[in-house]
Amino acid sequence: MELRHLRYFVVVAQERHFGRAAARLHIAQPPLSQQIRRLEAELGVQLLLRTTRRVELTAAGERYLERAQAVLAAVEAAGNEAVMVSLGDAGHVAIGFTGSATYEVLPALARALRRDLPGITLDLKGEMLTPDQATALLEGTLDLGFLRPPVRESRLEVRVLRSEPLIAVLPEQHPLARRSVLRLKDLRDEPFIGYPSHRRSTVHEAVLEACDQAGFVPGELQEVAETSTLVSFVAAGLGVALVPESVRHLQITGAAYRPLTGTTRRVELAAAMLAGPDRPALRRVLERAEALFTGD
Amino acid sequence: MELRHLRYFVVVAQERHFGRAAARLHIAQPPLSQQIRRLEAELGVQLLLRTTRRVELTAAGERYLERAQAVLAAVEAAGNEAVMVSLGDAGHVAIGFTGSATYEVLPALARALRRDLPGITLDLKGEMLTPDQATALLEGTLDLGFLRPPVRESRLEVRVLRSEPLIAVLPEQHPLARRSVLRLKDLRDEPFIGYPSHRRSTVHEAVLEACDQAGFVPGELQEVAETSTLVSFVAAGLGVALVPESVRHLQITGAAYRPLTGTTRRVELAAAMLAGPDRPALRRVLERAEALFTGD
DNA sequence: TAAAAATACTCCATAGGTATTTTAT
DNA sequence: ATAAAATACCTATGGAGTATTTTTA
Repeated sequence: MELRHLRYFVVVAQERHFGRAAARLHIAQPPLSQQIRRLEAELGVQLLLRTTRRVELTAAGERYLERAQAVLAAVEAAGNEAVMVSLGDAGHVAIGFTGSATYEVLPALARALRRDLPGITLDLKGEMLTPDQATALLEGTLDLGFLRPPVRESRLEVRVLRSEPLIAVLPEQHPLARRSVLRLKDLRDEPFIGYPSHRRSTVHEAVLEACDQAGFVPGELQEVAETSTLVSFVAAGLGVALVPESVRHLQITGAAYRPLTGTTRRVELAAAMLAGPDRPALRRVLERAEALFTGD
Repeated sequence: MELRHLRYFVVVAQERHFGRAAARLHIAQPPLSQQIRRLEAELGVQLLLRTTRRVELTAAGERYLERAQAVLAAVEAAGNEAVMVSLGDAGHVAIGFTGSATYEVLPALARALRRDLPGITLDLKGEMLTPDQATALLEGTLDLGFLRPPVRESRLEVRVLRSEPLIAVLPEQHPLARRSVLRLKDLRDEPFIGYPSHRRSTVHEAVLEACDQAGFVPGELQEVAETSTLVSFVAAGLGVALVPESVRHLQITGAAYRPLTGTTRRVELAAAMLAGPDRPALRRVLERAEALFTGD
């Protein structure tokens, strides 16, 4: 059976007249009759009741008409969708991100995409550290990662979106919170809260470097896995922390953010994907992300 | 475009190899390559990435594969369903019924159909009087009616399913309710509750005839539209009523049913449909109903 | 008897086959 | 060097056209 049979049947069912249907299909009446008969023979079901005066649908024909129309519409839609996918106007992108991307970059991107590319759906795979994202990207589990360079993996295409300074988070009640700007070395005797050191966290290393630059090594390092936990711990008065500036957008009662002097260390946020041409939706998302974040 | 293109594409996508796909399709490799290229040209989208070493799907191809498989399955299903409909194993039947069919005939039929013909769905159009059902059947609003003969409409095919005596309903507290069997003439001075007389209700006429046979005319006739209302009114002590025996299955606290002597008047329950051959599901439902109800 | 579907046949477009070339690893 | 897809060309199936017959309201 072929789509031709469905197309012909639908028109005959609509016109209830072989002659008119044939005219609409730009073919002669006899071949139309033949094709319909062939369809009925193949299905083993009579779809039409014909007399020379009128053509009617059988109950089976009635149902088959609905189905046939649905199939033809689906074929059409499939073609259109394929074009959309090839242009990057439709598709699915699995995204991984570091904790600090959660609070500004992702929401802004999701909003922009919903507005400009509504055919693209995002699958947010959740907070993942840079090396885990690199692995997932290579495996194909992830299409796009928002991570913190450096990435030691040449097969990945990495584009830096922005560079941000580190800022301090400290309890609102803390005496140092009264100042609007802090010198990093003022924090030298505070207990620190940070990301796990055994996983290779870029921010963790940046924090150590910054402290080194300010002439001290942070003591009493409490380690937490997620950014929201980290800020909550600070709010609870368990210590202070250094985080990338964009974490500011995570407002938690009892925690105060303050700019820092005394270190030039910055951290970069980058988008990474597997090199290779055929991911149009992914390209579009990446383009949109670059436009959004490298612009300012 | 034709289903052939979809079928070929699906196999190539599965095999990721034109040669093997061609073998599975029992055609040679060159025409297969041609058909796939034609498909891509018609869609305006590249679906496959071919090198001489391997065939891969593009993102658009990936999506098109899913859609194509769905379409092919739908075409298959449409054919099967058409056969089912033609055999009466699938379909839809709109059913009308009189109040007194609601409490025994319909539930039993619905149960039997669910078990034996699960492909058939019933659309229960609700309680309708016999003449309204006849009109609806002729209009095509209804496929099958459970009604009380006579039906004065020759285009309808009517089959009597059962004949039942009239029984009395009276308030449980009523002195006559103490007897297990009533003589109809004992009810001569009671207020009666019955179906509307202005609509041509068969039961209404049967009640009048029965009373006539017992030598009286019921006085103080309170009219209600639905059987459940009627029995509730009786339960509330507003009067007595005569109803077909099967209404017994409608148990309402405060109402008692009692067999009657003193009249031979019975009422029939029949199934009615528009004569004409092509309603297989309807035929099957009717057959099932006859087997269920004329058997006992 | 007239309108419309079915039948009989003819033709040609194109799906499919065969032989060969091109290409990428 | 080789496996596999693409190209070139040929064949033949079957879709579509024309002429005619059959059917039924």
